Amino acid sequence: MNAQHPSTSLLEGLNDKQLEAVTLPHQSALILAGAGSGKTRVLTTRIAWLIQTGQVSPNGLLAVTFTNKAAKEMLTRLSAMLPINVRGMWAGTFHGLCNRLLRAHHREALLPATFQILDTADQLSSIKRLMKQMNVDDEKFPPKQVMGYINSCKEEGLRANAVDAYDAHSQRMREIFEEYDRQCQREGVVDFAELLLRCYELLSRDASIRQHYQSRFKYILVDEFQDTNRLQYLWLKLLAGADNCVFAVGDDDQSIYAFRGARVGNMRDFEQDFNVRNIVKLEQNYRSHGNILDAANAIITHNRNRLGKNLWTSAGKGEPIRVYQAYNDIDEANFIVDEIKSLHSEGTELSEIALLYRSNAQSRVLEHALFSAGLPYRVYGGLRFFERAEIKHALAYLRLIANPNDDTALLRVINFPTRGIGARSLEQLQEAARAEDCSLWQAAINKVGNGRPGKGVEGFVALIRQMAEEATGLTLPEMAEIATTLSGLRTHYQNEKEGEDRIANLDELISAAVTFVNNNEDAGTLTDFLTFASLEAGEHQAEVGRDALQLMTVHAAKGLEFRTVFISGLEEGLCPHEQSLYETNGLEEERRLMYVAVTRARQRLYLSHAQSRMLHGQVRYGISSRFLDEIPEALLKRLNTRASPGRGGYGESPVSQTATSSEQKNSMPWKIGQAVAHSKFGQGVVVNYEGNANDMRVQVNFGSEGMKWLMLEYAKLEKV
DNA sequence: TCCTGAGTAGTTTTT
DNA sequence: CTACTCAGGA
Repeated sequence: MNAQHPSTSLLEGLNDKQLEAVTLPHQSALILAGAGSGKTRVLTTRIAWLIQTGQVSPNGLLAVTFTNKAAKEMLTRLSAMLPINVRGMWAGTFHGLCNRLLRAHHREALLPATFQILDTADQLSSIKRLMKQMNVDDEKFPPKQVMGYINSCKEEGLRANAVDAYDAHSQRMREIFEEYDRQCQREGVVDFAELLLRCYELLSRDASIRQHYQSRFKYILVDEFQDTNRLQYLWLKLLAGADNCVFAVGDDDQSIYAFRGARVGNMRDFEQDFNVRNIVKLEQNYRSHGNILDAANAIITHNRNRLGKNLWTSAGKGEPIRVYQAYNDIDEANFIVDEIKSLHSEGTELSEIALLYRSNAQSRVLEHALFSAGLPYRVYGGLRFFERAEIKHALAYLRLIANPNDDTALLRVINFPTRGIGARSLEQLQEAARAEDCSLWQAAINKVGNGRPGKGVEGFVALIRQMAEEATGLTLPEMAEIATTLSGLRTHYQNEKEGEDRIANLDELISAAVTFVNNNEDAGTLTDFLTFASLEAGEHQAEVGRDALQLMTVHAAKGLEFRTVFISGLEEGLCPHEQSLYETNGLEEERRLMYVAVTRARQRLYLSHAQSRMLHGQVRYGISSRFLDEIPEALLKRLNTRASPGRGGYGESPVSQTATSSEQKNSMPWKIGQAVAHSKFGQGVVVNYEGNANDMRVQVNFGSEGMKWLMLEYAKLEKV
C-alpha cells in the first residue's frame, strides 16, 4: 500500500452491494449479478482490491472467463486501475488456461510439446475419416451426432471406458469414441473438450502438480458462472482444493447455453460444495429505464426454480415499450426500417440500434429491407477469419511444419493445390498407415524413402521437408509467407476467377503473424501462433468504423447493450422456438433468452410479431409469443391493433375458394391468418379450412393449447 | 478433376 | 426457399 488511500479511489462510486462483493473476506462467494448491474466492474475491482491491499500478488490469483473478449476486457480495465503488468497473470478462458497448463506439463499429460488443437471443423473431419476406416454406417451414425456425443461425454468428465452403453447403438458409439481418442493421441492433436478433460485428469492424477497450483492460486475468480459445464465445475473444484476460495459471478436468469452443456445447477451445487455463507445480489441496474426492467422482471418471474432476484433502477420509467403487430415478415421488416429512418433523422446513431432475432434465418428479410432502404448494417455471426478455407489451408501447411504427423492437416492439403494425388494413392497411403499403425506422413515417407522432388506423394513429401527446412530460423511472418507461397496456394488463387479476396486474406494472415510477434515479445513460436489461431479465431467478421445497424441473434447480444433495441419474430414457434418445447426445461431457457433480449435496451424497446411469415419455403401462420402476454399491458404501447396487408409482399388468400363474393363478405369472413378467440382455448389464429360455406371446418392454432379443428357452425369463434 | 444436379435439412455457439 | 452435401458423369 504505497498510495495514501489506495482503496478509497478504487472503491469510489460502488453501491453498497458492489462494495460488499468487492471487499468480501477470504471465503468462497456467489455473486448474483443481474443484467446491467456492473458485473465486470465488480469482478475487476475485486481483483484490483485484492492486489492493492496486499492480500495476494498478481501471480497468486486465477481469473477465468468464457470468451477471449471478456478476458481482454477484464485485463484492460485492470491495468487502468493498477500500475501492474497484467501480461503474466493467469487470466483467460477455460481453454486458454488449460492449454497453458498442458504446455507447461506436456510430458506428464502424455502429449507432445507441439500438440495441435483441433477446432470443430477439424474435429468433424477427423471423426468422418475415422468412421470411414472403421466402416461405420454414417446414416445410422451421423458424424455430427457422433461428435456431439463425444464432446458431451468429455464435458461431463467421462472417457469412453466410463460411459454407459446398454444397447448395440450406444456400444458402437462408445467404440468410436475410444478409437477417436486413440487416433488423436497418435496424431498429437486435442479437441476443445479434450483440453479441459486432459487438464482435469492431469491435476487429479498428479498430486505434486495439483498441489503446486493449489498453493499458488489462493483466489480463483469465475465470470459467467451460470455457463459452466460439469467438467469446468469439477476442474474449479479440484483447483480450489480445501483452502482456496472461489469468487463466482453469474446470473441464473441469463443462462442460455444449456444446449452446449452449461448447467445452471452448478450455482446451487456451488453453494453447497463451497460452503457459501451468503449470496451477494447485485440488483441495481444502471442500464435500462424502468419500463424495460419491469417488463424483464415480469417475464422472468414466470420461471420456477430461480435463485431469485429483482432488478430495479433509479432512472425513471422512461418510454413505453412499443409493440407492432405485422401482417407478415416483410411488413415487419418494413416497419422496422421506417422506425429506424425516423430515429436516425432525429439523431440516433445507427450503431446504437440493434435488431435482435431468435434464429439466423430471420436476418434475411431484415437485410433485404435494410438494403433496399440504403441503411448500412452489420450482421454478426458467420465465418470468422481463421475459419476461412484459404486460411485453414495455409494453417495446415504451418501445422505440418510443426508436426507432420497431424493427419487432419495433411489430408487437408496433400492435394490442395492439386498435385495429382487422387483417391487411389490416398487409399494406399491410409492402408499402409493402418498396417503400420503410424501417421499418414510416416506412411508417405516409408513409401518414397528420401524422395526427390517429383510428382504425387513424392513431391508432397519433398515440399513439406523443404518448408520445414527453410522455416528453421525464420520469423513467424516469414514462415507464413512460405506456407502461402511455396505451397502453391497463392498461385492457385491467382488463377481462380474470384480469388482476389482469398489472396487478400492470405496477406492478412501474414499481417496477423506480424501482429502476433509484436504482441508476444517472449513467446512467438509457431506452435504458439497455431494455438492462437485455434483458440482465438478472431472477431466475427463485421466491418468496424462505419456507423451501421447491428443485426444479431439474441445469443450473440448477451453482454451487449444498445440505446434502441428491436426484437422481432415474437411468435409461438419461433420464440419460444418450437424445438425447445420438446426439451426438458426448454421453455424456461427460451424465457431467459427473452429476458436477455429485453435487458439489452437502454431507452427504447420495440417488440414485433407477424401474423404470417415465410419459413422453409412455406407461409406459416403463428400467434404472438406467450412472452408478449407476460408483459403487463400498462408497460406497452400498441402501435397498431390490426395488421393490414399494406406493406406486405406476398398476397393473401381468402379461406373459401368455392364461396361466392357475397359469401366472402358476409358469412365467410374467415381468412387464413385471422386472429380469433375461443371461450375454452383462448386466442388463436386460423391456419387452414375445409368444406364450403354451409359446412365449414377451420383449423386454428391456439399456441400452447395446440392445433384444433373446429366446426364453424358450433364453435363460437370470435374475431379479434 | 471438376462440375452439376439431386437430395435434404432447416435453433441457439464459444473454445 | 436456400444453402449445403454428396454422388456420378463429362
